[in-house]
Amino acid sequence: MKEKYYITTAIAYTSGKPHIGNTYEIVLADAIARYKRFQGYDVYFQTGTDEHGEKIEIKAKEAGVTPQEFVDNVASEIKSIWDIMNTSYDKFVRTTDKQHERIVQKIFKKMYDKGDIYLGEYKGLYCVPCESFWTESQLVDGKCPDCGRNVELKTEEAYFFKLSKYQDKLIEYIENHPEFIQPESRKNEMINNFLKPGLQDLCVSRTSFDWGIPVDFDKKHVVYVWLDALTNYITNIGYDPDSSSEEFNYKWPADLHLIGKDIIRFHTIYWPCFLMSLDLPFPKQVFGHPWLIMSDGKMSKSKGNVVYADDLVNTYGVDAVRYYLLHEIPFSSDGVFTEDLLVERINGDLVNILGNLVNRTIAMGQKYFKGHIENKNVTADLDVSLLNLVNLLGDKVDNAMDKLEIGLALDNIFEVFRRCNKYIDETTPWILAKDENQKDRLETVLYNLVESIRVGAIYLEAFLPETSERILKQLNTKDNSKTFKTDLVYDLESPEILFQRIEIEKK
RNA sequence: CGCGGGAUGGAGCAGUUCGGUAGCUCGUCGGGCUCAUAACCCGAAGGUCGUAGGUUCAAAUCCUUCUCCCGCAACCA
Repeated sequence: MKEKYYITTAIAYTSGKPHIGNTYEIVLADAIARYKRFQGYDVYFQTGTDEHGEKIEIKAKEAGVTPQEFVDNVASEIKSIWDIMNTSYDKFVRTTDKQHERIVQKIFKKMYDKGDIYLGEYKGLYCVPCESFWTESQLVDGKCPDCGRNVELKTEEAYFFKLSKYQDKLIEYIENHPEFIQPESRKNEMINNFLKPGLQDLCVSRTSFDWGIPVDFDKKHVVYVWLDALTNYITNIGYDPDSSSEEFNYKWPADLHLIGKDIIRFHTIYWPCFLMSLDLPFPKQVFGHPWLIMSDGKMSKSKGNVVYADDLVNTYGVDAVRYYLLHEIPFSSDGVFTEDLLVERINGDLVNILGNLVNRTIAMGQKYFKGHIENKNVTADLDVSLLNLVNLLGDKVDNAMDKLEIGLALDNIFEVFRRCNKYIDETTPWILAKDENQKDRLETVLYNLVESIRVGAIYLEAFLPETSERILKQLNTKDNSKTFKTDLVYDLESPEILFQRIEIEKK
Protein backbone atom coordinates (compact mmCIF):
# COMPACT_ATOMS: atom_id res chain seq x y z
CA MET A 1 0.00 0.00 0.00
CA LYS A 2 1.44 3.32 -1.07
CA GLU A 3 1.67 6.02 1.57
CA LYS A 4 -0.50 9.06 0.96
CA TYR A 5 0.88 12.56 0.45
CA TYR A 6 -1.47 15.54 0.63
CA ILE A 7 -0.04 18.82 -0.66
CA THR A 8 -1.78 22.15 -1.12
CA THR A 9 -1.03 25.58 -2.45
CA ALA A 10 -2.73 28.57 -0.89
CA ILE A 11 -5.94 29.37 -2.70
CA ALA A 12 -5.43 32.36 -4.97
CA TYR A 13 -7.49 35.48 -4.30
CA THR A 14 -9.69 36.23 -7.30
CA SER A 15 -9.09 39.95 -7.41
CA GLY A 16 -7.25 39.78 -10.73
CA LYS A 17 -4.95 37.89 -13.04
CA PRO A 18 -1.97 36.37 -11.23
CA HIS A 19 1.49 37.53 -12.32
CA ILE A 20 4.60 35.39 -12.73
CA GLY A 21 5.45 35.75 -9.03
CA ASN A 22 2.03 34.44 -8.01
CA THR A 23 2.48 31.62 -10.48
CA TYR A 24 5.66 30.42 -8.82
CA GLU A 25 3.78 28.70 -6.03
CA ILE A 26 1.74 26.36 -8.22
CA VAL A 27 4.85 25.37 -10.19
CA LEU A 28 6.80 24.71 -7.02
CA ALA A 29 3.95 22.64 -5.63
CA ASP A 30 3.70 20.78 -8.90
CA ALA A 31 7.38 19.83 -8.89
CA ILE A 32 7.03 18.51 -5.35
CA ALA A 33 3.80 16.67 -6.12
CA ARG A 34 5.24 15.08 -9.25
CA TYR A 35 8.37 14.06 -7.42
CA LYS A 36 6.38 12.46 -4.62
CA ARG A 37 4.37 10.48 -7.18
CA PHE A 38 7.64 9.48 -8.79
CA GLN A 39 8.76 8.20 -5.39
CA GLY A 40 5.64 6.09 -5.19
CA TYR A 41 3.41 8.13 -2.91
CA ASP A 42 -0.34 8.28 -3.38
CA VAL A 43 -0.38 12.03 -3.98
CA TYR A 44 -3.35 14.32 -3.64
CA PHE A 45 -2.54 17.84 -4.85
CA GLN A 46 -5.11 20.55 -4.21
CA THR A 47 -5.20 24.17 -5.35
CA GLY A 48 -7.94 26.67 -6.05
CA THR A 49 -9.34 30.13 -5.46
CA ASP A 50 -10.45 32.31 -2.57
CA GLU A 51 -13.42 34.25 -3.90
CA HIS A 52 -15.20 36.16 -1.14
CA GLY A 53 -14.70 39.53 0.51
CA GLU A 54 -15.34 43.19 0.27
CA LYS A 55 -12.62 43.82 -2.28
CA ILE A 56 -14.26 41.45 -4.74
CA GLU A 57 -17.65 43.04 -4.12
CA ILE A 58 -16.17 46.44 -4.99
CA LYS A 59 -14.28 45.21 -8.04
CA ALA A 60 -17.39 43.53 -9.38
CA LYS A 61 -19.39 46.73 -8.96
CA GLU A 62 -16.71 48.65 -10.83
CA ALA A 63 -16.80 46.11 -13.62
CA GLY A 64 -20.58 46.25 -13.74
CA VAL A 65 -21.07 42.55 -13.09
CA THR A 66 -22.29 40.48 -10.16
CA PRO A 67 -19.65 39.22 -7.74
CA GLN A 68 -20.35 35.69 -8.89
CA GLU A 69 -19.78 36.60 -12.52
CA PHE A 70 -16.63 38.43 -11.55
CA VAL A 71 -15.10 35.53 -9.67
CA ASP A 72 -16.20 33.04 -12.31
CA ASN A 73 -14.15 34.98 -14.84
CA VAL A 74 -11.06 35.39 -12.70
CA ALA A 75 -11.17 31.82 -11.42
CA SER A 76 -11.21 30.45 -14.95
CA GLU A 77 -8.35 32.77 -15.87
CA ILE A 78 -6.32 31.50 -12.93
CA LYS A 79 -7.11 27.91 -13.75
CA SER A 80 -6.05 28.40 -17.35
CA ILE A 81 -2.69 29.78 -16.25
CA TRP A 82 -2.20 26.82 -13.91
CA ASP A 83 -2.91 24.63 -16.94
CA ILE A 84 -0.57 26.58 -19.19
CA MET A 85 2.16 25.91 -16.62
CA ASN A 86 1.43 22.21 -17.02
CA THR A 87 0.65 21.66 -13.36
CA SER A 88 -0.74 18.33 -12.23
CA TYR A 89 -3.18 19.36 -9.50
CA ASP A 90 -5.82 16.78 -8.63
CA LYS A 91 -8.49 19.23 -7.60
CA PHE A 92 -9.19 22.91 -8.18
CA VAL A 93 -11.41 24.15 -5.39
CA ARG A 94 -13.39 27.37 -5.06
CA THR A 95 -14.70 28.96 -1.88
CA THR A 96 -17.98 29.65 -3.68
CA ASP A 97 -18.59 25.93 -4.10
CA LYS A 98 -21.85 25.01 -2.36
CA GLN A 99 -20.24 22.13 -0.52
CA HIS A 100 -17.55 24.41 0.94
CA GLU A 101 -20.12 27.04 1.97
CA ARG A 102 -22.30 24.50 3.72
CA ILE A 103 -19.44 22.99 5.72
CA VAL A 104 -18.03 26.40 6.67
CA GLN A 105 -21.43 27.27 8.14
CA LYS A 106 -21.40 24.06 10.14
CA ILE A 107 -17.87 24.70 11.33
CA PHE A 108 -18.83 28.21 12.42
CA LYS A 109 -21.81 26.83 14.33
CA LYS A 110 -19.76 24.14 15.97
CA MET A 111 -17.18 26.63 17.17
CA TYR A 112 -19.95 28.89 18.42
CA ASP A 113 -21.66 26.11 20.31
CA LYS A 114 -18.38 25.14 21.83
CA GLY A 115 -17.86 28.69 23.06
CA ASP A 116 -14.79 29.36 20.90
CA ILE A 117 -16.70 31.94 18.88
CA TYR A 118 -18.58 34.72 20.67
CA LEU A 119 -20.40 37.90 19.68
CA GLY A 120 -18.46 41.08 20.38
CA GLU A 121 -17.62 44.44 18.92
CA TYR A 122 -15.02 45.18 16.32
CA LYS A 123 -13.42 48.52 17.04
CA GLY A 124 -11.41 50.06 14.28
CA LEU A 125 -10.32 53.25 12.63
CA TYR A 126 -12.82 53.79 9.88
CA CYS A 127 -12.74 56.02 6.83
CA VAL A 128 -16.36 56.84 5.99
CA PRO A 129 -15.97 57.82 2.30
CA CYS A 130 -13.80 54.79 1.61
CA GLU A 131 -15.90 52.50 3.81
CA SER A 132 -12.73 50.86 5.04
CA PHE A 133 -11.23 49.92 8.36
CA TRP A 134 -7.54 50.60 8.89
CA THR A 135 -5.04 49.69 11.53
CA GLU A 136 -2.86 52.22 13.32
CA SER A 137 0.19 51.09 11.36
CA GLN A 138 -1.53 51.38 8.00
CA LEU A 139 -2.37 55.07 8.43
CA VAL A 140 -0.32 57.69 6.68
CA ASP A 141 0.21 60.70 8.96
CA GLY A 142 -2.79 59.53 10.94
CA LYS A 143 -5.04 59.74 7.88
CA CYS A 144 -6.65 57.28 5.50
CA PRO A 145 -3.91 55.87 3.23
CA ASP A 146 -6.34 55.80 0.29
CA CYS A 147 -7.94 59.22 0.30
CA GLY A 148 -5.93 61.13 2.92
CA ARG A 149 -8.99 62.11 4.93
CA ASN A 150 -9.51 61.74 8.64
CA VAL A 151 -10.52 58.43 10.10
CA GLU A 152 -12.85 57.91 13.02
CA LEU A 153 -13.17 55.26 15.66
CA LYS A 154 -16.07 53.03 14.74
CA THR A 155 -17.49 49.92 16.27
CA GLU A 156 -19.27 47.15 14.48
CA GLU A 157 -20.95 44.06 15.85
CA ALA A 158 -18.83 41.04 14.98
CA TYR A 159 -18.11 37.48 16.00
CA PHE A 160 -14.69 36.67 17.40
CA PHE A 161 -12.68 33.51 17.66
CA LYS A 162 -10.83 32.89 20.94
CA LEU A 163 -7.29 32.53 19.70
CA SER A 164 -6.01 33.27 23.20
CA LYS A 165 -7.51 30.03 24.48
CA TYR A 166 -5.12 27.97 22.36
CA GLN A 167 -1.94 29.99 22.35
CA ASP A 168 -0.05 28.08 25.02
CA LYS A 169 -0.69 24.74 23.36
CA LEU A 170 0.38 26.22 20.05
CA ILE A 171 3.64 27.61 21.42
CA GLU A 172 4.43 24.25 22.92
CA TYR A 173 3.71 22.47 19.65
CA ILE A 174 5.83 24.82 17.55
CA GLU A 175 8.74 24.61 19.98
CA ASN A 176 8.61 20.82 19.92
CA HIS A 177 8.21 20.50 16.14
CA PRO A 178 10.98 22.51 14.50
CA GLU A 179 10.02 21.10 11.09
CA PHE A 180 6.48 22.52 11.29
CA ILE A 181 7.34 26.02 10.04
CA GLN A 182 9.80 26.32 7.16
CA PRO A 183 12.10 28.15 6.66
CA GLU A 184 12.94 28.05 10.34
CA SER A 185 13.64 31.79 10.64
CA ARG A 186 9.90 32.32 10.12
CA LYS A 187 9.22 30.31 13.22
CA ASN A 188 11.02 32.90 15.32
CA GLU A 189 9.01 35.69 13.77
CA MET A 190 5.78 33.99 14.73
CA ILE A 191 6.81 33.20 18.26
CA ASN A 192 8.43 36.52 19.07
CA ASN A 193 6.02 38.85 17.32
CA PHE A 194 2.72 37.18 17.99
CA LEU A 195 2.68 34.24 20.31
CA LYS A 196 4.85 35.53 23.13
CA PRO A 197 3.16 38.95 23.42
CA GLY A 198 -0.19 37.13 23.52
CA LEU A 199 -2.80 36.61 20.84
CA GLN A 200 -5.75 38.91 20.33
CA ASP A 201 -9.01 37.27 19.50
CA LEU A 202 -9.70 37.15 15.80
CA CYS A 203 -12.63 38.82 14.09
CA VAL A 204 -14.38 36.12 12.04
CA SER A 205 -17.51 37.85 10.76
CA ARG A 206 -18.53 41.14 9.20
CA THR A 207 -21.77 43.00 8.69
CA SER A 208 -20.43 45.78 6.46
CA PHE A 209 -20.57 43.82 3.22
CA ASP A 210 -22.51 40.89 1.82
CA TRP A 211 -20.21 38.92 -0.50
CA GLY A 212 -19.39 36.02 1.76
CA ILE A 213 -20.82 32.94 3.37
CA PRO A 214 -23.75 33.93 5.62
CA VAL A 215 -23.65 32.92 9.26
CA ASP A 216 -26.71 30.71 9.18
CA PHE A 217 -27.95 31.53 12.66
CA ASP A 218 -27.35 35.29 12.34
CA LYS A 219 -27.99 36.26 8.75
CA LYS A 220 -26.70 39.83 8.86
CA HIS A 221 -23.17 38.45 9.32
CA VAL A 222 -20.94 36.87 6.72
CA VAL A 223 -17.99 34.67 7.64
CA TYR A 224 -14.87 36.74 7.43
CA VAL A 225 -11.77 35.79 5.48
CA TRP A 226 -9.64 33.24 7.22
CA LEU A 227 -12.28 30.97 8.62
CA ASP A 228 -13.63 30.80 5.08
CA ALA A 229 -10.31 30.53 3.24
CA LEU A 230 -8.21 28.23 5.42
CA THR A 231 -10.93 25.66 5.86
CA ASN A 232 -10.76 24.87 2.14
CA TYR A 233 -8.03 22.40 3.05
CA ILE A 234 -10.56 20.20 4.87
CA THR A 235 -13.97 21.02 3.41
CA ASN A 236 -12.98 19.67 0.01
CA ILE A 237 -11.77 16.31 1.17
CA GLY A 238 -14.86 15.31 3.08
CA TYR A 239 -14.66 16.99 6.44
CA ASP A 240 -17.97 17.34 8.22
CA PRO A 241 -18.33 18.41 11.85
CA ASP A 242 -20.96 15.70 12.32
CA SER A 243 -19.29 12.84 10.54
CA SER A 244 -16.31 13.10 8.26
CA SER A 245 -15.82 10.79 5.32
CA GLU A 246 -13.30 7.99 5.05
CA GLU A 247 -11.53 10.05 2.42
CA PHE A 248 -11.00 12.74 5.02
CA ASN A 249 -9.62 10.36 7.60
CA TYR A 250 -7.22 9.03 5.00
CA LYS A 251 -5.99 12.36 3.66
CA TRP A 252 -5.92 14.59 6.71
CA PRO A 253 -3.58 15.85 8.09
CA ALA A 254 -2.04 17.47 5.05
CA ASP A 255 1.64 16.75 4.60
CA LEU A 256 2.54 20.15 3.23
CA HIS A 257 0.88 23.53 2.91
CA LEU A 258 2.86 25.51 0.40
CA ILE A 259 2.20 29.23 0.81
CA GLY A 260 3.79 32.62 0.24
CA LYS A 261 5.85 34.09 3.03
CA ASP A 262 3.25 36.84 3.43
CA ILE A 263 0.59 34.53 4.83
CA ILE A 264 2.68 32.42 7.17
CA ARG A 265 1.00 33.95 10.18
CA PHE A 266 -2.43 32.84 9.11
CA HIS A 267 -1.28 29.31 8.40
CA THR A 268 0.84 28.77 11.48
CA ILE A 269 -1.27 30.59 14.07
CA TYR A 270 -4.90 30.98 13.05
CA TRP A 271 -5.15 27.69 11.22
CA PRO A 272 -3.74 25.49 14.01
CA CYS A 273 -6.03 27.23 16.50
CA PHE A 274 -9.06 26.55 14.31
CA LEU A 275 -7.97 22.94 14.03
CA MET A 276 -7.61 22.61 17.79
CA SER A 277 -11.11 23.94 18.17
CA LEU A 278 -12.32 21.20 15.81
CA ASP A 279 -10.15 18.58 17.57
CA LEU A 280 -8.21 17.92 14.38
CA PRO A 281 -4.47 17.35 13.98
CA PHE A 282 -2.19 19.98 12.45
CA PRO A 283 -0.73 19.83 8.96
CA LYS A 284 2.72 18.30 9.14
CA GLN A 285 4.54 21.19 7.55
CA VAL A 286 3.97 24.75 6.35
CA PHE A 287 6.53 26.17 3.97
CA GLY A 288 6.44 29.93 3.42
CA HIS A 289 8.30 30.25 0.17
CA PRO A 290 10.12 33.44 -0.87
CA TRP A 291 9.00 35.60 -3.75
CA LEU A 292 10.09 36.26 -7.25
CA ILE A 293 10.77 39.96 -7.36
CA MET A 294 11.82 42.33 -10.11
CA SER A 295 15.18 44.07 -10.11
CA ASP A 296 13.38 47.23 -8.93
CA GLY A 297 11.54 45.44 -6.16
CA LYS A 298 8.23 43.71 -5.68
CA MET A 299 6.03 43.28 -8.71
CA SER A 300 3.07 45.63 -8.66
CA LYS A 301 0.64 47.19 -11.05
CA SER A 302 1.39 50.67 -9.75
CA LYS A 303 5.07 50.20 -10.56
CA GLY A 304 4.14 48.90 -13.98
CA ASN A 305 6.67 46.08 -13.76
CA VAL A 306 4.24 43.18 -13.87
CA VAL A 307 5.09 40.14 -15.95
CA TYR A 308 2.63 37.33 -16.68
CA ALA A 309 3.38 33.66 -16.99
CA ASP A 310 1.35 33.08 -20.15
CA ASP A 311 3.24 35.80 -22.04
CA LEU A 312 6.56 34.25 -21.06
CA VAL A 313 5.37 30.78 -22.00
CA ASN A 314 4.30 32.03 -25.41
CA THR A 315 7.75 33.45 -26.02
CA TYR A 316 10.01 30.91 -24.37
CA GLY A 317 8.02 27.73 -23.79
CA VAL A 318 6.59 26.23 -20.64
CA ASP A 319 9.61 24.22 -19.51
CA ALA A 320 11.95 27.17 -19.92
CA VAL A 321 9.76 29.20 -17.58
CA ARG A 322 9.39 26.30 -15.16
CA TYR A 323 13.13 25.80 -15.15
CA TYR A 324 13.74 29.43 -14.37
CA LEU A 325 11.23 29.55 -11.53
CA LEU A 326 12.35 26.31 -9.96
CA HIS A 327 16.06 26.92 -10.38
CA GLU A 328 16.45 30.62 -9.62
CA ILE A 329 14.34 31.10 -6.53
CA PRO A 330 16.34 30.19 -3.43
CA PHE A 331 14.95 28.40 -0.40
CA SER A 332 14.72 31.33 1.97
CA SER A 333 15.49 34.59 0.16
CA ASP A 334 13.73 36.23 -2.75
CA GLY A 335 14.75 35.48 -6.32
CA VAL A 336 15.09 38.17 -8.93
CA PHE A 337 13.45 38.06 -12.30
CA THR A 338 14.82 39.68 -15.41
CA GLU A 339 14.31 38.61 -18.96
CA ASP A 340 18.10 38.67 -19.49
CA LEU A 341 18.57 36.13 -16.71
CA LEU A 342 15.83 33.95 -18.15
CA VAL A 343 17.51 33.98 -21.56
CA GLU A 344 20.86 33.25 -19.92
CA ARG A 345 19.43 30.19 -18.18
CA ILE A 346 17.76 28.97 -21.35
CA ASN A 347 20.87 29.33 -23.48
CA GLY A 348 23.36 28.30 -20.85
CA ASP A 349 21.62 25.31 -19.30
CA LEU A 350 18.77 24.14 -21.46
CA VAL A 351 20.29 24.75 -24.89
CA ASN A 352 24.04 24.29 -24.36
CA ILE A 353 24.26 21.72 -21.62
CA LEU A 354 21.14 19.63 -22.11
CA GLY A 355 19.77 20.21 -25.60
CA ASN A 356 23.12 20.05 -27.30
CA LEU A 357 24.12 16.95 -25.34
CA VAL A 358 21.05 15.02 -26.38
CA ASN A 359 21.41 16.21 -29.93
CA ARG A 360 25.08 15.34 -30.37
CA THR A 361 24.69 11.96 -28.67
CA ILE A 362 21.76 10.88 -30.79
CA ALA A 363 23.39 12.26 -33.92
CA MET A 364 26.44 10.08 -33.26
CA GLY A 365 24.23 7.09 -32.57
CA GLN A 366 22.60 7.57 -35.93
CA LYS A 367 25.79 8.30 -37.78
CA TYR A 368 27.82 5.40 -36.45
CA PHE A 369 25.20 2.73 -35.75
CA LYS A 370 22.04 3.85 -37.55
CA GLY A 371 20.50 4.40 -34.11
CA HIS A 372 20.83 0.83 -32.88
CA ILE A 373 22.85 0.85 -29.66
CA GLU A 374 23.62 -2.07 -27.37
CA ASN A 375 26.05 -2.38 -24.53
CA LYS A 376 29.08 -4.19 -25.92
CA ASN A 377 30.73 -4.07 -22.49
CA VAL A 378 34.09 -2.88 -23.74
CA THR A 379 34.68 -0.75 -20.69
CA ALA A 380 37.48 1.54 -19.61
CA ASP A 381 38.49 2.96 -16.24
CA LEU A 382 37.20 6.38 -17.08
CA ASP A 383 33.65 5.01 -17.47
CA VAL A 384 33.44 4.43 -13.75
CA SER A 385 33.20 8.03 -12.65
CA LEU A 386 30.31 8.67 -15.04
CA LEU A 387 28.40 5.61 -13.91
CA ASN A 388 28.99 6.39 -10.26
CA LEU A 389 27.65 9.88 -10.68
CA VAL A 390 24.54 8.58 -12.43
CA ASN A 391 23.87 6.03 -9.73
CA LEU A 392 24.30 8.59 -6.95
CA LEU A 393 21.76 10.89 -8.55
CA GLY A 394 18.74 9.34 -6.85
CA ASP A 395 20.05 9.84 -3.34
CA LYS A 396 21.10 13.38 -4.06
CA VAL A 397 17.77 14.43 -5.55
CA ASP A 398 15.77 12.63 -2.84
CA ASN A 399 17.78 14.49 -0.27
CA ALA A 400 17.37 17.88 -1.87
CA MET A 401 13.63 17.36 -2.33
CA ASP A 402 13.15 16.29 1.28
CA LYS A 403 14.56 19.64 2.29
CA LEU A 404 12.46 21.40 -0.39
CA GLU A 405 15.68 22.59 -2.02
CA ILE A 406 14.29 22.45 -5.53
CA GLY A 407 17.08 24.44 -7.18
CA LEU A 408 19.66 22.10 -5.72
CA ALA A 409 17.76 19.08 -7.03
CA LEU A 410 17.89 20.54 -10.53
CA ASP A 411 21.59 21.29 -10.16
CA ASN A 412 22.20 17.67 -9.24
CA ILE A 413 20.45 16.47 -12.37
CA PHE A 414 22.31 18.90 -14.59
CA GLU A 415 25.57 17.77 -13.04
CA VAL A 416 24.96 14.45 -14.79
CA PHE A 417 24.41 16.15 -18.14
CA ARG A 418 27.56 18.22 -17.68
CA ARG A 419 29.47 15.07 -16.87
CA CYS A 420 28.17 13.44 -20.04
CA ASN A 421 29.52 16.30 -22.14
CA LYS A 422 32.87 15.85 -20.49
CA TYR A 423 32.73 12.11 -21.07
CA ILE A 424 32.35 12.72 -24.79
CA ASP A 425 35.56 14.71 -24.82
CA GLU A 426 37.34 12.10 -22.74
CA THR A 427 36.35 9.25 -25.02
CA THR A 428 36.48 11.11 -28.37
CA PRO A 429 33.97 8.89 -30.21
CA TRP A 430 34.80 10.52 -33.58
CA ILE A 431 38.33 9.15 -33.27
CA LEU A 432 37.12 5.71 -32.22
CA ALA A 433 34.88 5.75 -35.28
CA LYS A 434 37.89 5.88 -37.57
CA ASP A 435 39.21 2.57 -36.30
CA GLU A 436 37.22 -0.52 -37.20
CA ASN A 437 38.85 -2.41 -34.28
CA GLN A 438 37.33 0.08 -31.83
CA LYS A 439 33.78 -0.38 -33.03
CA ASP A 440 32.59 -2.20 -29.92
CA ARG A 441 34.27 0.32 -27.65
CA LEU A 442 32.55 3.09 -29.57
CA GLU A 443 29.18 1.44 -29.16
CA THR A 444 29.81 0.96 -25.44
CA VAL A 445 30.66 4.64 -25.09
CA LEU A 446 27.46 5.64 -26.82
CA TYR A 447 25.50 3.17 -24.72
CA ASN A 448 26.91 4.74 -21.55
CA LEU A 449 25.90 8.17 -22.78
CA VAL A 450 22.42 7.23 -23.87
CA GLU A 451 21.75 5.35 -20.66
CA SER A 452 23.05 8.22 -18.52
CA ILE A 453 20.85 10.65 -20.39
CA ARG A 454 17.88 8.33 -19.89
CA VAL A 455 18.34 8.32 -16.12
CA GLY A 456 18.73 12.09 -16.11
CA ALA A 457 15.57 12.49 -18.16
CA ILE A 458 13.65 10.21 -15.80
CA TYR A 459 14.58 12.48 -12.91
CA LEU A 460 13.73 15.57 -14.92
CA GLU A 461 10.07 14.60 -15.16
CA ALA A 462 8.99 16.34 -11.96
CA PHE A 463 10.55 19.61 -13.03
CA LEU A 464 10.39 19.71 -16.83
CA PRO A 465 7.73 17.13 -17.68
CA GLU A 466 7.48 18.00 -21.36
CA THR A 467 11.24 17.95 -21.91
CA SER A 468 11.61 14.69 -20.04
CA GLU A 469 9.03 13.09 -22.28
CA ARG A 470 10.60 14.48 -25.46
CA ILE A 471 14.02 13.14 -24.50
CA LEU A 472 12.68 9.69 -23.71
CA LYS A 473 10.78 9.71 -26.97
CA GLN A 474 13.95 10.50 -28.90
CA LEU A 475 15.74 7.75 -27.03
CA ASN A 476 12.75 5.62 -27.94
CA THR A 477 12.57 3.82 -24.63
CA LYS A 478 9.82 2.99 -22.17
CA ASP A 479 12.21 1.88 -19.48
CA ASN A 480 11.77 4.00 -16.38
CA SER A 481 14.23 2.51 -13.94
CA LYS A 482 16.03 5.06 -11.80
CA THR A 483 19.53 3.67 -12.03
CA PHE A 484 21.99 2.87 -14.80
CA LYS A 485 21.02 -0.38 -16.51
CA THR A 486 23.57 -2.38 -18.45
CA ASP A 487 21.31 -4.49 -20.63
CA LEU A 488 18.95 -2.21 -22.54
CA VAL A 489 18.76 -2.13 -26.31
CA TYR A 490 18.17 1.21 -27.98
CA ASP A 491 16.80 2.10 -31.38
CA LEU A 492 17.13 5.86 -31.34
CA GLU A 493 14.78 8.18 -33.17
CA SER A 494 16.24 10.91 -35.32
CA PRO A 495 17.57 13.85 -33.29
CA GLU A 496 15.29 16.80 -32.73
CA ILE A 497 16.12 20.20 -31.26
CA LEU A 498 14.92 20.33 -27.64
CA PHE A 499 15.43 24.04 -27.01
CA GLN A 500 16.01 26.73 -29.57
CA ARG A 501 18.76 29.19 -28.79
CA ILE A 502 17.43 32.65 -27.96
CA GLU A 503 19.38 35.24 -29.93
CA ILE A 504 20.07 38.46 -28.06
CA GLU A 505 18.51 40.73 -30.67
CA LYS A 506 15.30 38.73 -30.41
CA LYS A 507 14.50 40.20 -27.02
C1' C B 1 18.88 48.56 22.76
C1' G B 2 11.45 45.29 19.65
C1' C B 3 12.42 40.15 17.21
C1' G B 4 14.89 37.52 13.36
C1' G B 5 17.98 36.67 8.84
C1' G B 6 22.14 38.21 5.93
C1' A B 7 27.18 40.64 4.27
C1' U B 8 32.38 35.25 0.65
C1' G B 9 36.92 36.94 -6.31
C1' G B 10 33.04 41.30 -11.82
C1' A B 11 27.60 38.92 -10.99
C1' G B 12 24.66 35.13 -8.38
C1' C B 13 25.45 31.53 -4.62
C1' A B 14 27.72 27.02 -1.43
C1' G B 15 30.89 26.33 2.71
C1' U B 16 29.82 28.37 9.12
C1' U B 17 26.31 22.50 12.94
C1' C B 18 31.68 19.11 14.65
C1' G B 19 37.74 25.50 13.56
C1' G B 20 42.94 22.96 9.82
C1' U B 21 44.50 23.46 1.49
C1' A B 22 38.10 29.05 0.09
C1' G B 23 34.22 25.71 -3.74
C1' C B 24 30.17 26.06 -7.69
C1' U B 25 27.54 28.49 -11.93
C1' C B 26 28.04 32.70 -15.11
C1' G B 27 31.46 36.39 -17.03
C1' U B 28 36.85 37.54 -18.67
C1' C B 29 41.53 35.68 -20.90
C1' G B 30 44.37 31.55 -23.14
C1' G B 31 44.33 26.62 -25.18
C1' G B 32 42.07 21.97 -27.17
C1' C B 33 38.42 19.45 -30.13
C1' U B 34 35.18 19.11 -34.44
C1' C B 35 30.24 14.34 -32.90
C1' A B 36 26.91 18.71 -31.86
C1' U B 37 22.29 24.13 -31.56
C1' A B 38 29.62 29.14 -33.01
C1' A B 39 27.61 24.25 -28.89
C1' C B 40 31.49 20.92 -25.87
C1' C B 41 36.30 20.04 -23.00
C1' C B 42 40.86 21.86 -20.44
C1' G B 43 43.76 25.72 -18.15
C1' A B 44 44.59 30.75 -16.10
C1' A B 45 43.73 35.43 -13.87
C1' G B 46 40.70 37.37 -10.05
C1' G B 47 38.87 36.96 -2.95
C1' U B 48 42.40 41.23 3.65
C1' C B 49 35.52 35.57 3.37
C1' G B 50 31.42 43.60 5.77
C1' U B 51 34.37 46.32 10.18
C1' A B 52 37.38 46.33 14.73
C1' G B 53 39.16 43.36 18.47
C1' G B 54 39.51 38.51 21.26
C1' U B 55 40.20 32.90 22.00
C1' U B 56 43.60 29.24 19.50
C1' C B 57 49.40 26.20 17.10
C1' A B 58 45.39 27.32 13.49
C1' A B 59 39.10 31.27 12.39
C1' A B 60 34.88 32.40 6.51
C1' U B 61 33.79 28.94 10.63
C1' C B 62 33.86 30.24 17.99
C1' C B 63 33.22 35.08 21.33
C1' U B 64 32.57 40.56 21.49
C1' U B 65 32.14 45.85 18.91
C1' C B 66 30.45 48.62 15.05
C1' U B 67 28.46 49.53 9.92
C1' C B 68 25.14 48.38 6.06
C1' C B 69 21.04 45.39 3.72
C1' C B 70 16.55 42.45 4.23
C1' G B 71 12.17 40.09 6.65
C1' C B 72 8.41 40.44 10.62
C1' A B 73 5.92 43.83 14.15
C1' A B 74 -1.89 41.34 13.84
C1' C B 75 -7.22 41.20 11.51
C1' C B 76 -5.63 43.84 3.48
C1' A B 77 -5.70 39.11 0.92
